[in-house]
Amino acid sequence: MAKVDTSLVAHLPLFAGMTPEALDEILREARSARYPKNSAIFEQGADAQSFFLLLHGHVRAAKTTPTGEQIVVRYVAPGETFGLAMAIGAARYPATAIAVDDSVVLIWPTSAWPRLVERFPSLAANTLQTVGTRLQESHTRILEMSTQQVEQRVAHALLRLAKQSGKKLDRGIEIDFPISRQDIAQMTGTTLHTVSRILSGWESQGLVESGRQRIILRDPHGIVVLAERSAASGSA
Amino acid sequence: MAKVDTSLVAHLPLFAGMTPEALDEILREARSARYPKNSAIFEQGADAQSFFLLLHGHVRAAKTTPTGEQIVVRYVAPGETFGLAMAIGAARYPATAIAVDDSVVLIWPTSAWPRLVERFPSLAANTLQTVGTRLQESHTRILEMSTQQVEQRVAHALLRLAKQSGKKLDRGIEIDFPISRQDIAQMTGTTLHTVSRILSGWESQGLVESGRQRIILRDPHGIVVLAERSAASGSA
DNA sequence: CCGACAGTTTGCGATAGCGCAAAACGGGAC
DNA sequence: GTCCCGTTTTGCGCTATCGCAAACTGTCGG
Repeated sequence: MAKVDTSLVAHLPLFAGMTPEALDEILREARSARYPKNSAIFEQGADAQSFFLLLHGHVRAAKTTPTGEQIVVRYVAPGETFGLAMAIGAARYPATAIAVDDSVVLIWPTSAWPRLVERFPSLAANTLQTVGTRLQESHTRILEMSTQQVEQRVAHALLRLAKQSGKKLDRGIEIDFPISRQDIAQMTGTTLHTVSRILSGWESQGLVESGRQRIILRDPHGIVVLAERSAASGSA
Repeated sequence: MAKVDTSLVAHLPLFAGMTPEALDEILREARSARYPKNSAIFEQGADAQSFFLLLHGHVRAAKTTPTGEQIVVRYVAPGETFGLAMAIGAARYPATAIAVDDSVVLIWPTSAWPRLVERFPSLAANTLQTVGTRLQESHTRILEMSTQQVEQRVAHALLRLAKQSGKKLDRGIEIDFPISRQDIAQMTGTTLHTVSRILSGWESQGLVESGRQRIILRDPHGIVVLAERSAASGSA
């Protein structure tokens, strides 16, 4: 098993407050793997045999209803963990994880978790922290879905993506992984048609530049304004 | 400070896997308090000075937007913790907690958390578990809001409340704390008007019996059917 | 260089649910 | 017993957004 370079991950919140030796010991239990673009890392409902830390690339976590509708739970950025079903006491993955770009991950067997936590209690504390943060974000999302209209929700979603995974260009901020209208719709509780209409509108106002699975915020501030107005007039 | 009877709380998931001595030591750090119906336990945005365990009563956690709209994050049932801002690394409460019935809580100072976690690591593990479960529930709620219509969402919400805090009556299952149309609207992302219309409809079909801040599910199974149909005809 | 296809755009009804307004109701306080 | 106030009910028009359908376009494979 290839040795993982500790220096690459030592600064991650997950490992906060750990000695190099502890970190080393934890990493020794992991293996790494590469998932090509558009491949599934795990499927909703499957046995949660592993948990993951994303090193490179981007991963989409999506939840599917019995009737086949999907929502995007979140996009995982490098340095974040995912597939932590066991931490919450679930035997099966509650969502599907797909690599949206060629991605590299560290993989631990779920079975190692109890031992690791016992040996390194701060692992549980750190994980609690991240899960708690996600819970808050979740609540914020519910609040938005309950109180804002679609255009504002899309604006917020894009701003969050830009903050999380934005690449600074001179023309604006580009979301640096492939994302479709459909994906955005599934993040905001609407349809790809509506998202398309909204982006078209923004494009003609010079707020964004968007193409096939690619979005550049040309005027982030303008979008912030859109996101924050509570209930105003329509678009041009 | 009144001594808390350990036997009352020993079985709670929060304290799973703890020795009586550990439990005792943890409880020694808590004080208890009583909040009358409709009083605030803490306000959104306030310094998170304490965290809580509900012993008796019911508490509503609600989040407010800058513009004043509210959503109900959850209803806390006896035995559950709330106000765990520190566990997720937040200095301020992200929501407001209101006692919807006369309630009794245990209160720990937030400052005690790091010490307790260090001394009793399973506290972190157990909390991680509950926070993780809440995260999942949150995702389920987002999924519902994205894919279902209002009537189904209300059906699901009531079924959940009934499961969590339902009192079995011969006429059906009563949600055993005061809850208004407005509250249900804020749980499901709709308006009190729409909730009222839906409940009126159900009442005339004999599915529920509802009054002022009081709801009885007379035909839980009928409501399950409503909740599960993916997209069908209207009501009578 | 060309075809095929996935992703996108756009038009055009249809409608679920909102928002406002007003009336009805029920329970408690005195 | 009566008054008052918070809650609930209901009517009615409005519109944001969906849903379907069709046309369009950029990309990739060959």
